[in-house]
Amino acid sequence: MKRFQSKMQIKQPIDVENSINSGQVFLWRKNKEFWYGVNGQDILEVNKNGKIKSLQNYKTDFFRNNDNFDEIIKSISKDKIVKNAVKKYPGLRIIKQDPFQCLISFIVSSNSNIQKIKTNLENISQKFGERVEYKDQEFFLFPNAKTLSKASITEIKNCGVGYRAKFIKEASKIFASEKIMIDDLKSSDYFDAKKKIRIIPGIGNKVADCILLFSLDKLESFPLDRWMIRILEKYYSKKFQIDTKTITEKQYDILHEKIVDYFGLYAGYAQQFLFKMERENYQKKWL
DNA sequence: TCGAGTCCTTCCGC
DNA sequence: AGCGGAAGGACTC
Repeated sequence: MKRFQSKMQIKQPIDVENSINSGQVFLWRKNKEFWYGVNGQDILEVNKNGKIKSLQNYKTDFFRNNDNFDEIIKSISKDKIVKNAVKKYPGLRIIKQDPFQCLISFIVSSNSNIQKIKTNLENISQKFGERVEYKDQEFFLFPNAKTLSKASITEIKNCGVGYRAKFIKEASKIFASEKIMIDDLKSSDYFDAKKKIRIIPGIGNKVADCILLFSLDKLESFPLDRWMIRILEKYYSKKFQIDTKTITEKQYDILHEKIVDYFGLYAGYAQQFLFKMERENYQKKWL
């Protein structure tokens, strides 16, 4: 019995509420005891324990249950700051989402805020995605790359995305043309995958890191947005000296290297815990 | 109510 | 290479 237990990995519970409300996904809403969300061509229903039912029955490890959390938590717990954040949100997960939806979501997120990103993406889904019914509710699937690539800039602009409309169209074109392929990105290492998606207009350093972390299994990716820079300045100023508020391309790369040196190959998880903690400290709104 | 500042950045042109 | 400015529009104070 004892031997069996020691070999068995203890299944860590999922904190669904906080995982969905941590800036990773946007097309989600709560109805009674369930969360419902659009994930590419699928609609998911999630209960409070993280059990998933879906419209299409696609099998995805949405909450990354296959990750080894004992190892990850141990690996990233380098200091009091991370340890406290982990303690506060023990069931916080990195979400593995539909890559195309993720890519468009974070192009839209650039220089924006959660409320606006959500509205923009809802508009895109409603306008270009297929209407479906699931569990007596109406949803719109996220449009596929081919559909979006054929939309006019004006139509996309009408979703409220402004100057990002042409990026969205171009990104969809590249995605649909198979110049960029998911399987290839997944099997590439972090640097190669990043290089490949950085070709797409609207994808800079930070957006690329979000896409890699939230849909392409690159757990060493550590998106450095305004908030993370602020967090590093506040808690880690001695470890990572940050000279300016708007960091350049080169500074970003150097900083990322230092971060992975420090937090290890699961740095992305550290980022998620820190980000969640600090946004809650400032009582920022989520979905 | 109003206006100014802010916002999970990227791109462009110098 | 490195910088400053612009890009929509909703939200906040």
